[in-house]
Amino acid sequence: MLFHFKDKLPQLNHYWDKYLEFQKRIDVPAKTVLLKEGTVSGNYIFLEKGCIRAYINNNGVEKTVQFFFENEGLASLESFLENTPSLLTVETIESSIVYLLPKKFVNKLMADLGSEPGFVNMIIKMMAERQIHYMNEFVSFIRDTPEQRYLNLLHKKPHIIQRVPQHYIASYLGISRVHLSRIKSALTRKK
Amino acid sequence: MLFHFKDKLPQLNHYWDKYLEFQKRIDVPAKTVLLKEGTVSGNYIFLEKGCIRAYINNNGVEKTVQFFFENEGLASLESFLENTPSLLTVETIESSIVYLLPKKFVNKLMADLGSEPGFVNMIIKMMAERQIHYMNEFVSFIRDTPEQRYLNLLHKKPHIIQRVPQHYIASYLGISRVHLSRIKSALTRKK
DNA sequence: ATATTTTTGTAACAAATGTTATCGTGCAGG
DNA sequence: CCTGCACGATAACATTTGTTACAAAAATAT
Repeated sequence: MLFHFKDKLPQLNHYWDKYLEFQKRIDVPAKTVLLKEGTVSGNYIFLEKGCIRAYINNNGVEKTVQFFFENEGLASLESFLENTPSLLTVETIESSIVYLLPKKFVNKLMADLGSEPGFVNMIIKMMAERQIHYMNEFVSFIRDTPEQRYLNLLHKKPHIIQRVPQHYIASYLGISRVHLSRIKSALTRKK
Repeated sequence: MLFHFKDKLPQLNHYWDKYLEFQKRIDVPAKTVLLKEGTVSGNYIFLEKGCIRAYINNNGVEKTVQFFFENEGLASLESFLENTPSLLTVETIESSIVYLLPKKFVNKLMADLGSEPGFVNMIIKMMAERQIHYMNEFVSFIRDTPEQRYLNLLHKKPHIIQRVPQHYIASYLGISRVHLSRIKSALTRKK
C-alpha cells in the first residue's frame, strides 16, 4: 500500500536530482493532513524532517497503520497506481518538512528509468520488501498477543515508541490506549 | 509472501509450455505437507485440483494465513527469493493434484523473459496486487470485528466457507473455533 | 456396515480487552 | 505567568473472546 522510494536508490541520485525542481517543498505544522481518505493520491510524499502517520478511519475511530520518519517516502500504492480513492489518511504528527512529487513526474521517471540496467530489479526487490513487511505485520497480528507486539516494537523499532504519542501506538498495535497502559505497567512490575 | 503466477500470464502460454517438462505432477492425499516451516522453499507450486492452506505454527497452535484452490499457484516469496527458511507450512486440505516447478527453472524462466516486452510490467503489477491483498487483510484485521470479517468472507469469497472445514476458517479469521460457532449461531438468530 | 476419526455445536467458566470516567502532569499559546 | 488542552495513568465495570469439556453429526477408513 505504502512504499518507500527515494532512499533505496542512492546510485541513481543524479536522476533524482533532475526531478528535484518539480518537487514542492512545504513546511507544515503538526496534525496537517497530506492525503485525505477518499481522495485520489496525487503525490509521492518524501519526508525530510518530522514524523507522519497513516491511518484508516473507522466510523470515528482512527486506526494507525504505519509511521514514517526522516528520509522515508510514501505513496498510497493502490490509490497511486489505480487512481482509486485512498483508504488511508496521511497526517503529520510533528511539524514537518515534506517534498511532494506529483504523480505525472513519477510516471515519467519510471518511463525514463525503465531501460536503466538494474532499475527494474531494484523496483521488484523494493516491492518484494514491502510485501514481506506487510506479510510480517499480518502474521504478527494473527500470531502474537498485544504484549508481544509491543515488545517487538520496543526491540525492533524503539524510535517509534520514543517519538510517537502513546495513543497512536496503541491504535497501531490494535488495542485501546487504556490497554496499552495496562501492558506497560504490567511489564514494569515484572522487572 | 505467497504469490500467484501462471494464471496471470496467459499470453505467454508458449513460454510456460517449454517448462512443462520440468514440472513434476503429483497426486497427493489430504493433509500432505508440500512445504514445511523452517525449510527453504524449493519449488513453485501450482494447484491443478484440490485445495491447499498455508499456516504458521505458533507453539502448537496453527494459524491459517491463506487458502488456495484450483489453478492458483504459490511460493513462499520470502523463502523463494532470499533462500531463507519458510515461516509457513503449506499443506493440502483435500486430496489434490499439484505441479512442482523447481526454483532453478523459475529463475531461468525469469531470465529468459526479462526482455519480453510487457513482462516486467506484468510482474510489477502482479506484485502490486499481492501487496494490496496483504494490505487489505492487514487493514481488515485492525479495523473489523471477527463477525464483520466473517461476513466479508461470506460475501466476497463464499467458496472458501463452503469448501474449507470451519476450524481452519476460524484460525484464518484469527479467532477460536468456538467463537466462530457463536458468531454463526448469533447470525442465524438475527435473521 | 461398522468402527474410527474428524468436524461441529453448546455450556460453563476464565482471561483478555474495551469503555467510561476521573485525576494529574506537562506543555503550548496567549 | 496563566490557562487550556493533549497526554497518560488508573479504577470500575461491561463485553468480547478464549479454554475446556462433552456430545452429536458427518466424513473416512476398514
